Amino acid sequence: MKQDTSGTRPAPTLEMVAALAGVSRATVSRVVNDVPSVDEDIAAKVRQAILAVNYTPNRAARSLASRKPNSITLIVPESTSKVFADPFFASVVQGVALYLAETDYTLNMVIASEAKPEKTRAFLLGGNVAGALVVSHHAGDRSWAHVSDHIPMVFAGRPLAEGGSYYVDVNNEAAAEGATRLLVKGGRTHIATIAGPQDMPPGVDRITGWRNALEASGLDDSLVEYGDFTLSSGAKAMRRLLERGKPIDGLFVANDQMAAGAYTVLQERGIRIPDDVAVVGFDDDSFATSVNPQLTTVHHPIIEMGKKMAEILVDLIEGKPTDRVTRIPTSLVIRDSAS
Amino acid sequence: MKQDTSGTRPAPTLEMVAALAGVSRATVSRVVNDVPSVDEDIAAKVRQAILAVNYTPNRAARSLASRKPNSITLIVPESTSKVFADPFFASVVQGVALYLAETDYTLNMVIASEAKPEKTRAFLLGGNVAGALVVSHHAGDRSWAHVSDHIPMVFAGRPLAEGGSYYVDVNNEAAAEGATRLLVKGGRTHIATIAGPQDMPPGVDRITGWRNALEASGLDDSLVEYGDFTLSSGAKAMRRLLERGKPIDGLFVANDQMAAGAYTVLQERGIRIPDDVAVVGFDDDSFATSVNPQLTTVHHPIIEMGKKMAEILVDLIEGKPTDRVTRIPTSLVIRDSAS
DNA sequence: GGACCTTGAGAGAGCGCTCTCTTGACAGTG
DNA sequence: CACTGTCAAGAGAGCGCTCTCTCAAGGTCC
Repeated sequence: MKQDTSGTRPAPTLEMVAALAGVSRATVSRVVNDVPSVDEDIAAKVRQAILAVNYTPNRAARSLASRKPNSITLIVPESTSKVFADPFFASVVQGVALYLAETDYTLNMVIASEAKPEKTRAFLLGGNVAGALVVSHHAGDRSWAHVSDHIPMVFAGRPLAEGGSYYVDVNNEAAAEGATRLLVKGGRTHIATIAGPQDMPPGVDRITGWRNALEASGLDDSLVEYGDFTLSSGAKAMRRLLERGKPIDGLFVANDQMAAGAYTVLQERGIRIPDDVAVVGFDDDSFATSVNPQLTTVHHPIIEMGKKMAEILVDLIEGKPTDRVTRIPTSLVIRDSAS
Repeated sequence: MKQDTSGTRPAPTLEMVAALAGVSRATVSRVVNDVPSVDEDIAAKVRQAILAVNYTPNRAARSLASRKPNSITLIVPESTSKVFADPFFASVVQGVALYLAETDYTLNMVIASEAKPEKTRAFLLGGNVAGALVVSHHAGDRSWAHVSDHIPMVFAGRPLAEGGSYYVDVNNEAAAEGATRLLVKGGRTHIATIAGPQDMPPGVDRITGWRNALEASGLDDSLVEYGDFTLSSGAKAMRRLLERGKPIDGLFVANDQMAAGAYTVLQERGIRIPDDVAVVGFDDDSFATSVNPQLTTVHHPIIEMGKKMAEILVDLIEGKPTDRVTRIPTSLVIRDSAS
């Protein structure tokens, strides 16, 4: 284990493999790239030589010669990166990385500095990147419009202002409606919601779903308070909800973290879950199972989203026809807070 | 905003800039790379041409010609990636990305599949990567030994079996000792701990620090229960601690999440924090401020760790002499649960 | 048996850079 | 004034690949 880092002997090249196998460079290249028109005997010999010298193609040379970049960039706006405490980002990355591992693309990451956006832009437009993925809490930021004219881009989540960009999302509205319907089916008639910020698409879509379910059943939809997706904001919203003095027997919360906040308030007042108030959350993150009773919630398949984003981007890069909008199905996870 | 992706005109090259500025390719290259021996008038003309055509160097060509890779890989073992719910990973990435943004290196990420480790290995050793960073919960995995013979590597956290690898860590032991000392100074004499798993370095170092502080003050160090860093394990450990029936007036918990778990148990039994039991946590993550009363804890500068890891790796790549072990200083954040 | 394909492999020209080497201009020296 | 030294800029050879072209060897067909 040592610093011979400098003395490292150079990596084997195509040329070396070719010499060893007694064929031309071109033939080795064909074998490496699975071009069918190679005699199987020769191909076998080449493969053996590749193994013998432990050859790995040089990506830089490949990219240069083929005139196409082989890396995909994941962009995280600086402001989003500050909210890193939420596991969303990490899971998306995981999904993306998992998918790309099976392709020839390499995943690289940049934090887009809001201070000097041109830097990121130059990097993306410099011909070094085959496509980009954007994970932002302010999805669909118009600021990428110019970039997406030049390289394919896929966004995580529906942009607030839909502008024709490709994106992958869950159907927040339908999922929220389903979650609320569970409450209705459970016989709850005074169903409140703690909604998310209305400047984020999930915030608006989830409250819309809640409202749809109530309207369909002719129930009151005035019991709304807003939070900002944080635990403490959930607690505060719950407090405001209770202060209204109206009866509440069901609660749909726009994310699990706020639900956990609501729990603390409910429990400190001796309100039983689910007996007095049945609660349904959204996301199915670690908060859902760390509270007591465990939270019934909508499973948000974030890793799948990452995979799908990567898949779509690769299709786009390779010119395959692709739908602009992809919705990953969600599912309701029934635990103890509502059933 | 459209699919002219294919029809995209090629990116400007050095050659084009040279032609426009009326100099040779070599001179433009010098200007781009800040080689001092260029006449300032000429350099200015070149810079202007660069701006005019909006030139960005092609990284692949650069890497090829200079015979050195310009990307740094962040490796996340698959098993770690499953624990993605914890914000550690995301923050390290953030730190790394922030540092590398100021350099010429590009950050790429791989999830090391445990099923086929050769794939990752081949990628790393194929000459495509200048160095690697490993973020693992089982730090210092021996499996990287072979790789680190060939390319520089830096690990996050002290490896369990120290083997001469470079790593960045906080001084868990000293920090835990300091945290416990706060409790002692506060007049607490029956100080328990909820420790982490003893097969992870932070787990063992933090309990050692706690023990050191107690020994120095001649206090009882038998009040120990173990958790696995999750919220529910913290609650369970707290329960076991209380069941011992011995008095407890101070508590050091090896991470904030377990402390939050301990809170629930303490509070359901009507034990007041900090009046009856003063609590100090570790990490200063989102749990610390989302509990009530807010948690006094050790600030774990994860982003700084990421930055430092990247810095050290770059130094290593560039052959600068570097210390094997780097410890980032921690600080005690006094909030309401102990002071 | 010659014209015409087909098929498989080699030759060789780049891809956009870096970097060594060379050249040319000019100043300083005896 | 020829000679050397210095320094800035150009020439040009690659880096490790891909990919088009070319060519040789064998069919096939009339």
